[in-house]
Amino acid sequence: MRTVAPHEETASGNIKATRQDWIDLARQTLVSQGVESVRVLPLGQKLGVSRSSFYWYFKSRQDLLAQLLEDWRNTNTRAIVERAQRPADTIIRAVMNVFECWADERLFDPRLDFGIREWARRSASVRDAIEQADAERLAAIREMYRRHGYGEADAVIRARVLYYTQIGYYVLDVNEPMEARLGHLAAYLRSFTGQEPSPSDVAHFSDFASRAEERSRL
Amino acid sequence: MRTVAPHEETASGNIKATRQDWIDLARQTLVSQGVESVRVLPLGQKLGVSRSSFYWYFKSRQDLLAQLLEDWRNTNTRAIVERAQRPADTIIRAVMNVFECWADERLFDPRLDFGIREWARRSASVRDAIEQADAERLAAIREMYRRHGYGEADAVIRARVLYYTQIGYYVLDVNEPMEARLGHLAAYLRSFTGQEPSPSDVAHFSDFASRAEERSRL
DNA sequence: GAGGTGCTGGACACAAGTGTACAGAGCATC
DNA sequence: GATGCTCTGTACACTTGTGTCCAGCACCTC
Repeated sequence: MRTVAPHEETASGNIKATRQDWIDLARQTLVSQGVESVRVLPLGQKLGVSRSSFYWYFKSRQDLLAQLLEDWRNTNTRAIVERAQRPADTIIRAVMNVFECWADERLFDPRLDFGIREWARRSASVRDAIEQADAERLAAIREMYRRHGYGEADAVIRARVLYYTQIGYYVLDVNEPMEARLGHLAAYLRSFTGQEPSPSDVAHFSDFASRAEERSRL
Repeated sequence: MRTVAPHEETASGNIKATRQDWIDLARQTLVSQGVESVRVLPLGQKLGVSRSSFYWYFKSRQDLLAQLLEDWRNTNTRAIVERAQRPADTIIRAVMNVFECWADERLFDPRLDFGIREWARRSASVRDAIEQADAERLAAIREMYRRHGYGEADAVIRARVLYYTQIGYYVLDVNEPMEARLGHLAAYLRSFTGQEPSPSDVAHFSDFASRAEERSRL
């Protein structure tokens, strides 16, 4: 994940900022500062480039924002739905599959999701997009509970509790080290399933989490 | 709750907009549009008044924003903490006490809370304020679970699940009629306590909710 | 090495916001 | 009814953003 400007090697000849540079910095700004702060002039200043460069690549600021939304559309929801649909022996294991999304930011980028969500408050089209995404995600999790024998009413509510809790976690911007989060794992599983996880369940997830941490260090 | 301008009766003589009018409209804008949209010029236009009126009452835009934060500080957290601390015979009843905050917007204004939260992403001082508020609320709910026999680890996580779920509910801007929410009550209680609510528990809360709805219709 | 292509800088025009200065309108009081 | 206090409108100076135009630099190709 690149955090600053593109000085590793001037991309080619005269080019100081590529289209992707603009998009990357814009997403980063959206995530950390909100849409309102995604402005052409400041972006250009950070990239060390004047605004005309921007208008070479993009028709307008709106054009850039549309690109960001499109990128998000094609990523975040997929990971959750895929994990929720995975076959699992027990509901504990099934919930743990979904947990993988929260444990690995390359599967699901919570801050991007949240940035889009904030944006949605001021744009009807973005609001539509996010409502559809939420509905898809909740439906997938609800079906997961259904497959494991929960009644319809309980499945709906447990899906919400699982998903909303995670949203709340991100909203509050809780930043625990992985160690602490693993320490809470059993209690979360009890809460989300009403069942007692076995030690091997917990161990299984710890494995995944530490592998994920290693991967992200690369 | 006043939604528009102050034309009921020109407050007194020359006065077109009082300090409170500015604050009310500012809060309303913060809630529905975000801090970035709380701007002096547009506010003045909506109040039918020029900006110099604003600068009579407030030193600057920052001054107004500080006032909004102060008002929030003195309200939202109190309701949750008070409900969480109330004595209750069972954990089911205790959780239902906290639910009162979610069922009655005069106890806890979720959209104001969320507006402040969004603001916090761009202001360190606001971030501090909200982190403190979250910590207070969570501690009160955790202690509630502790009093009803939950172990420390479970109490911490159940407090989070309860509180984060509600935050997520507001973030997703779910807008169910009270009837639907009451229909989900038993399932929520099962999820949050791991225990089975009795029919009289459910009936007890329905009473409160319908009374709250009536009050808010006045 | 001439010429096109791709990208950039700088200038221009404009919009929307902030904060300040000051004259003056409307009441309240004396 | 003169005086003073509170509040408001107009005008000004400044800042930060948007989008457009166009000359020109630096490569790549021939």
